[in-house]
Amino acid sequence: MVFYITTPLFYVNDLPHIGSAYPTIACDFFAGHMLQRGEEVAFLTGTDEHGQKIEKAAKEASKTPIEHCDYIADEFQKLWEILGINYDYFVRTSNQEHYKFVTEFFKKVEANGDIYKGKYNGLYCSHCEDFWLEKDLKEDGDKLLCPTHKKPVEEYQQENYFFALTKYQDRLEKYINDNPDFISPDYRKNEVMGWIKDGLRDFPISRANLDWGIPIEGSDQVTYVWFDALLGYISGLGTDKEKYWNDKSKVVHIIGKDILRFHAVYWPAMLMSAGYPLPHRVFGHGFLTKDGMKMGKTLGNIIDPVALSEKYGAEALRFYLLRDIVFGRDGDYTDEGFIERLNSDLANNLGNLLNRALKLINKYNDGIIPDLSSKQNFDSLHQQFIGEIDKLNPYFALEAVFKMLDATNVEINSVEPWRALKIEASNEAALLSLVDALNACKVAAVYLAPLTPQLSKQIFINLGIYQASDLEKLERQDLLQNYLGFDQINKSIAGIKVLEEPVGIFQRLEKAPVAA
RNA sequence: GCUCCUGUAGCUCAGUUGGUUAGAGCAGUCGACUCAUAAUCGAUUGGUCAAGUGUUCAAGUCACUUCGGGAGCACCA
Repeated sequence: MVFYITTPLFYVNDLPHIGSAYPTIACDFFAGHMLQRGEEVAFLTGTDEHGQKIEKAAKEASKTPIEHCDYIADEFQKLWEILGINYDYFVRTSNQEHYKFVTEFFKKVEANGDIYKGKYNGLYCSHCEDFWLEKDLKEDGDKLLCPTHKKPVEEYQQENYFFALTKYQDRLEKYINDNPDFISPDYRKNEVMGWIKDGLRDFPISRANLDWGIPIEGSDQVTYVWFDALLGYISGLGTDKEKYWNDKSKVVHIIGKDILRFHAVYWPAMLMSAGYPLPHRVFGHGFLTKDGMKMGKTLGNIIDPVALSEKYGAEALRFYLLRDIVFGRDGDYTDEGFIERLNSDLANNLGNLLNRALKLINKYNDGIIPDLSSKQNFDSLHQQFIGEIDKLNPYFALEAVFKMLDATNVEINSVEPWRALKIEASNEAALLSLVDALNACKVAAVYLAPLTPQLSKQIFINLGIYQASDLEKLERQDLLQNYLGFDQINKSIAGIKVLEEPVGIFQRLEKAPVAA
């Protein structure tokens, strides 16, 4: 099967932050997992670069819009490098290919009779440079005031191109009902159904008085930023559009909950109008808070992905975000929680288990993994893991892996091989408990490989399955399919000589992470 | 204001279509072990399941009411 996975296209009004890193890490994990399953995967991320806000941000930085965008887009790519994101495509909505595609798309929608000129009436605050709805404004006698600036708003009329969204209300509702997985989590699907039930309205897809956008032929207007941004998911594929955006491939959009409406309502309607296949899944993830509070520059409580990566490694951050937070719900970051999670799972549960078993094998069996038949069976774990990933629940998928490791720790403690082997170095039950422990670590390493590749590699190296040099400079797909693939799960490790001096796969964290 | 969701141990949450003494993880306490990255394992403390009324042989599980918490309400990336 062909999977096409996308992050949101990040708006370049600001430098990348943890909120952009979160879905991108999740996508990277999903994409890698699908590679392990032997699927064909395309993974796209990119930047959304048009609109008034960008024009303004550029002006404030004394740059042209494109200069500003070049700079921010570059910063995004740098962050993805630091975080080890293996995207296949990086789309920028300012590039020529995109302009061409949007223009063609616009024409298709127009030819289908879904674009018309209409008047947009708005209440405009010149201080916000934005429109307000009457119900959100404060009343002051007979005047309406902007709630942030407390200044009167002006009535403003603009002739815009509108998209006939209302025409698609029924088809949209049907599509969502016929494809129960289209919008998830289910509580967000309820929201969308509520919106549709309340009735949709046509929306303007053009802007006047704005230069930084894609020109609409035969007019002096440019496209509304969302009308163009969403199309980046297709235009960004370049010459691979038909290969990944077709009736058979599975298109998965991972987005933030704030932009659900655009992806779950506008986007499918636009695609229907232009005659394109619809995506299969739109997943709206939650937001991160810090110490229970919304993050913000003014509060100064920012989680800095670069600082965390520099101090603890990108893999620690990658693991933490997907393991500690239920994907879809809001998650709260605390320094204590971060350290606790990593220590508990990676250092204690997994790392320590591997280490103790390796030491015993070295001490009592010359480092050779004995050939003993085991009752271990990972079938149900495998089903569970895959099932949870299919539901885009990395939290529960990872939980299953660590429950398996918990059980392995229980088992080795009940057998007490250190005691039995001291009496009789060939005690089979004792040796078997060690083989099972090592094998469990190997299996965990396989499932974690798309998320924490270095850690997984080191487990395999410690086990003696590979030399460090075997795993250098491998392409990701090669690594995940041919070295750390699912066929490793049931492959015997009997007879392998483990590393004499095991390398710690994850050192316990002692101090509080860097403050923002 | 309207719509929807939610209120279970100190914290985070499970509790299937209502069915026996309400569960897990973490934290706390006590203990075991000593192979191991002061890790691991066991035991244990702790809840009138927000409150009330009702339906029922039986309600954490359904209905209603009150109180508390959250989300959404369109051009927001």
